Amino acid sequence: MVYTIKDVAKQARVSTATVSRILNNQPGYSEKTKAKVLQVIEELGYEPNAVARGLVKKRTHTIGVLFPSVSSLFSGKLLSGIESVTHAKESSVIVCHTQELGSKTMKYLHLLNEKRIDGLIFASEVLKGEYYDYIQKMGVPLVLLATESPEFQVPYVKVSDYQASYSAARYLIEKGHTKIGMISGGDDVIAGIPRIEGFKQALKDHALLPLNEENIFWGEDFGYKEGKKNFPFLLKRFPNMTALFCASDHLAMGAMSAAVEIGMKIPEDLSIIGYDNLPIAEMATPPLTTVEQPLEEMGKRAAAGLFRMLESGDKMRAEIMPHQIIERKTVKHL
Amino acid sequence: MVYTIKDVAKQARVSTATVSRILNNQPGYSEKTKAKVLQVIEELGYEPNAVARGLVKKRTHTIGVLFPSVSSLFSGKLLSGIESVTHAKESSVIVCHTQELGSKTMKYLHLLNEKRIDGLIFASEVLKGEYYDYIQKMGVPLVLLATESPEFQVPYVKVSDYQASYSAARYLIEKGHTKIGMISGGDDVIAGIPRIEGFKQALKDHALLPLNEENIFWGEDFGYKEGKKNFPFLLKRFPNMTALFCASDHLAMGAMSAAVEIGMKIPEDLSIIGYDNLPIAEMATPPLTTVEQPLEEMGKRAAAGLFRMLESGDKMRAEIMPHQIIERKTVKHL
DNA sequence: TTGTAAGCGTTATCAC
DNA sequence: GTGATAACGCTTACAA
Repeated sequence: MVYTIKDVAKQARVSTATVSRILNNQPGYSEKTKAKVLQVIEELGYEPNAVARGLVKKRTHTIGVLFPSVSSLFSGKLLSGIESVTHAKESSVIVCHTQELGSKTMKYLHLLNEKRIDGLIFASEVLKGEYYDYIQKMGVPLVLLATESPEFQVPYVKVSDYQASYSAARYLIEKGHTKIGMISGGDDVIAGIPRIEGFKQALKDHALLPLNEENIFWGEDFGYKEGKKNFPFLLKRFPNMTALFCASDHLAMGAMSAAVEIGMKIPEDLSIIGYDNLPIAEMATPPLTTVEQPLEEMGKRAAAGLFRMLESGDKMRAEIMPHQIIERKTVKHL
Repeated sequence: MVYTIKDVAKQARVSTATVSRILNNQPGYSEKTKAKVLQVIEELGYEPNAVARGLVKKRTHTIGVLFPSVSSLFSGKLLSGIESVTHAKESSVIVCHTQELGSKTMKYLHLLNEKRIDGLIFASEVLKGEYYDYIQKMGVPLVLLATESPEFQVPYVKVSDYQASYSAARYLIEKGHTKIGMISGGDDVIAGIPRIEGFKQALKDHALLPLNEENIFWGEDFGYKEGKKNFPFLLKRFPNMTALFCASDHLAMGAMSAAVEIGMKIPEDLSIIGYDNLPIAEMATPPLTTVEQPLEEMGKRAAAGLFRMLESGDKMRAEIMPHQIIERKTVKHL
């Protein structure tokens, strides 16, 4: 049996209005009736119906999160950050992993709109005009996480891909490397291009840039298989390479695997640095040196920003999170 | 501007009842009015309010999923299976990762109850009496995922830990190993004990069991660090071990790392087999041989079972999923 | 084929 | 302090 506010009211011999006031601790009742009502609530095990409440308050205490499923390792950390602040706000999160890169995004957006979520976090996927327009119509606050929008002015939380890649390359240079290759994860404007540009700029600033970019292999995506597949091609093009920057940890793991398979030793024959600092980086053999994105913290910031917009109504500003190099065992000082 | 069914009705010059009928394609209107209404809906961009609908239908088209956050790699796969069938049912999933092993479980249960979720998937954590009682009161169908309950009769979806571990051990034996060690992940009744028992039984059936179980190291949890920390202890106790079964892939990764650090070669000096087949297993160097739990499929089954209970009302039966050995590179044939 | 109106479980605006 | 009662946006008898 699940009770309603009416049951409580009846049993406590007061009106539903009074019960409601007590539940929402608003003024307007004596201590005595409060005690009585609370007691009845306790007895019945009454819990308010958030659906009804949501209907009148026009606030569901639910936010939506849209992820591309491209890496559950990646989204797991972001999600746990989001969850932790969302739960602290007595709210819950509906997750939507859009399967094959955005194919179902519009469908999920509709679902979330019908559910009247309070706000939306859009993670690590590019915000198409179609999405943006629809979200505007939904009229809920939006924050981008681990992505940004050149086209629309939307608050976001991410590290600077450009700077982080610059740091990675510079780190390698500081370790004495001059023949540095890169495996990139694609040519998207958000993460793909800036990581390449940051890398190139670092080399250029140290007068190391090859003329024809033979040291950069443009892959299709950021996955393990891509890294494994492409490493040999890069090596063929750039055989005297002593260090390698991979645009993701997955890519790095793949490259490492390919390298080991042809008998190379990491880091003796080749230094490798990744990007992300996923849990796997620590577990690799040897443990992977990488540039960290503080994913969990980023999730927290995004959610915190969303709730701020929700509560105070003012716009959230973009937040560039600090990145840092996590030194482990895959880079050798020449 | 977000429109209601009244706006549509007014604009189309019909009653809200008619609009509702059309929306839920129930009988009772001419083709002409239908066309008219649909057109208005299109024009206004009207989308029904699922909150209001949920209030009257007592069905929110939302299910809750409770995870222990102990491994996002693990829950990621389960979640994507759950999501895929849930979304196909036009429903959504609210996720709750209970932080430090169940500390917040009751709190989340209350949250989910207030939200009036239609059903609950309880993943890979032990179902305490307190939880069970409360869920009974909630009155929603429950299915256990990657866990089971000896105490209460609740449908569950999981592999047989006992059999899977037996298989792992037998696999090692078939590869010619006789000195086989194990690092376990704890002594819980669900996953801890059965994996140990299955392992022991396989050895016993092949007359390999040492007298004092010096070949089994009982760890605290299933994590990477635990594997790394405990491997040396096991090795000391059981120095002539040629093969090792780890009760999770994380444990295996940790053990491998520890082994490599003291100069051992995998699989030349030591064969290792894991348990789970997480994404990391494939990415390990060398790639980890392991016994697979079909996590994504398990998630699908659990959700499918839940919806069956929801729709037809009948009880779901427990489903033991098949496990299989994924042969990669960490086990050597002696 | 269509409309009226009650009800879902709350909150909020009035009165008293 | 407290209680009617009208919303909130929908569905669903019951009438017409």
